[in-house]
Amino acid sequence: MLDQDLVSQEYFYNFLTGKYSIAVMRRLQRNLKEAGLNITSEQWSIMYNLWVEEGLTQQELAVRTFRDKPSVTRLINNLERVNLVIRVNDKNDRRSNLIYLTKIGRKMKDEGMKQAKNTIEQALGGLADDQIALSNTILHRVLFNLK
Amino acid sequence: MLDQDLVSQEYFYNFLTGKYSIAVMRRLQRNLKEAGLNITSEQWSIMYNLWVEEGLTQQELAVRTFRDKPSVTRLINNLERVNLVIRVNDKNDRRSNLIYLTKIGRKMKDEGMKQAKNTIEQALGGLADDQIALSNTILHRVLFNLK
DNA sequence: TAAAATAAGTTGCGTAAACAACCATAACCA
DNA sequence: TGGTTATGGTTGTTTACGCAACTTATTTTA
Repeated sequence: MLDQDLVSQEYFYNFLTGKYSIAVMRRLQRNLKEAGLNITSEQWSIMYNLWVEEGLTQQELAVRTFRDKPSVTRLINNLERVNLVIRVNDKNDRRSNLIYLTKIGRKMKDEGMKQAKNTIEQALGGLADDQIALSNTILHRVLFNLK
Repeated sequence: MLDQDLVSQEYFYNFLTGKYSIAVMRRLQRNLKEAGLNITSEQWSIMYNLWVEEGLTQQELAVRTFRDKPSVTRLINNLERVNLVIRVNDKNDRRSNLIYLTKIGRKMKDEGMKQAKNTIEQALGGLADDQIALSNTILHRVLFNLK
């Protein structure tokens, strides 16, 4: 059981409202746009995972981004339409699509990661390194608790 | 300038993808539903602010929830349609609508806050009080930085 | 005090979300 | 091996978001 006073603090309720993630994702969006990258922050989250590892299934992308399957289907639809990724039907399991980057998609990696790093630095500016490190622990735990 | 290693950690990029807020808001949504409250987590964020203080303008609600004006317009539309809030045109400034809770909306407060508290406790379970307190600092700073 | 600037709210458009229902393929197992 | 179950993906519906353009009302200022 958590301390009553801590839980009743206003900012926790603001966390439930999505206030912080709205702020961060809006900034990412803006930074991407200013850098000439014409993708949404949600599309970025798919691209990021493919920059880390190509050939993921939609199911795997859903797990890694914490989105549901229909959301991933439509994000891939939109990314495919603008020629950033392609679906390749898996020969070994014909239910699955393996998602690969196109040349254009791969070329986008450097600038895409740069703007992500930019956004993080803007968000965390003024915080001490040990504070930042601790937030690692906290967010990990939150995800573990809610999974 | 932030420490290179910290910034390059995977979990920071996951923060940009909205992973954590998706997890939290999904859990809030589920808790509300299980408690018989038929509102979305976004609608909850408006209700929460009205439970704290009634008679806010849409503009003020936009600031407090970090959403844009059109989003608030439509959230209020939907909440008004199910009789949880009403718009009252401000006599002193006819541009503004003052948003008030209906009786039903007011009656929802106890259960709505209970489920929010529930969600927070589920999310933060297993974390030490001082860790929780520090996350206060961090999130405050993030919001300040991005405002 | 009239014209310009600002502020509050709405509408249009494209994108994204959750949930449920659905189809196709693969795995299980009796 | 044939029927059941599980898995990967898609489609439909309602709700929500971001941005830009717009209307109406208020404030500024020249």
